[in-house]
Amino acid sequence: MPIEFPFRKLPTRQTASMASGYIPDADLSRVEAALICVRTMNDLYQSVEANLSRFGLSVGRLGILILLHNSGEAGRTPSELADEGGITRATVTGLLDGLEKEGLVERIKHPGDRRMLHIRMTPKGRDLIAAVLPSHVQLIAWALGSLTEAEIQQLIALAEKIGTGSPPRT
Amino acid sequence: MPIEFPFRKLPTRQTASMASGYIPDADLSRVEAALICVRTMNDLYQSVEANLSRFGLSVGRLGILILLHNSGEAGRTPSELADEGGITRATVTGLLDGLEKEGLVERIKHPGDRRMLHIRMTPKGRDLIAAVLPSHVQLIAWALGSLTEAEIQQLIALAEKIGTGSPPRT
DNA sequence: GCCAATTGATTAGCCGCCTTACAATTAGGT
DNA sequence: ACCTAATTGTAAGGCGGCTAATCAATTGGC
Repeated sequence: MPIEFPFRKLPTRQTASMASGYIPDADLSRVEAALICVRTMNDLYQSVEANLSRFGLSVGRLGILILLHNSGEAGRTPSELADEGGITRATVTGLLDGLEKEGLVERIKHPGDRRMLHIRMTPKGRDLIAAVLPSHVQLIAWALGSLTEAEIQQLIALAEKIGTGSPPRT
Repeated sequence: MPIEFPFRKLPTRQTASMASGYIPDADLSRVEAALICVRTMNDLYQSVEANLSRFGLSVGRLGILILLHNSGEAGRTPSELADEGGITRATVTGLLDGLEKEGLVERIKHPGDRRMLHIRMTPKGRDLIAAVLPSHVQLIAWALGSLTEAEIQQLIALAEKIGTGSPPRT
């Protein structure tokens, strides 16, 4: 009774055989679907990473730049970037280190509160994001290019229906 | 014209406004769908990681154990584990280091070819995998629990239709 | 006013993934 | 037989996530 490798690109077609005896039959297809989806999204994610690396960026770094882009002249504090980006403050610190080293971003002392910083994009940062975005969104759109508009709407509906409440305490 | 943060848990509903001007209108919904899917799968992945960590495992480590489980008594070489798992050999080395340190796995000299190793699960490893799997698959099945059987089949069909050929050289 | 609690950012350390480089070994062509 | 080429596993180094701990600065309760 082979068990399918979790969350990897793999033979994958006989996932049905996964965990026989561990799971009610009705749930087998759920697990199979989850594995296929995670693998597909992982592949897409890696394509995106590869594309961004040509510009010296990563998904995380691009995320920071986009958040700053959306902030206009005001900039953002690292905490805001963390909250809006759904990552920890420590991670933001690391990403900002990289971005600042490449001159894409600058840390500016907050006048009112000496604990805070203001992060602002440099002109170089703005140039880079303008250069990257077309390629970035084109790649993403291409990946889903084989889906019709109706299928895309289906996919969105299904993805949104997948719950992420509190998991069972098994 | 705010641009949506790429691949993160976020406000997300007005993704439609992403990259206006960078992308033909027909592709906007594709990008939106990709963002939602990646985010959903990322959330699921993190739930899985959190669950596995209760057993001292990670997705990568569990993957190795499952591959070994499926190999029966024969075991696998690190190269085979890398190929079948879709990860690099260097990564396998790291995962094996961790698994071996916890006594879940052992490296055995290959008799015929002194370059190779045979990796085998220890009894402790077999016990652990038996303890982890029910919880693991239950969590995954639970995550998709709100989908009907028909929807699951739809989802599988859509995920498999998403292309992963060679991306456009933009 | 002052001490305690909170907040902002950083550091250190772990993990898993990657790439690149390398030593040891084996396989193959001539 | 030998020399080259390919293969195996590992090491080193980078990256980006995380948690936990730390430190400075600010705020609030009394």
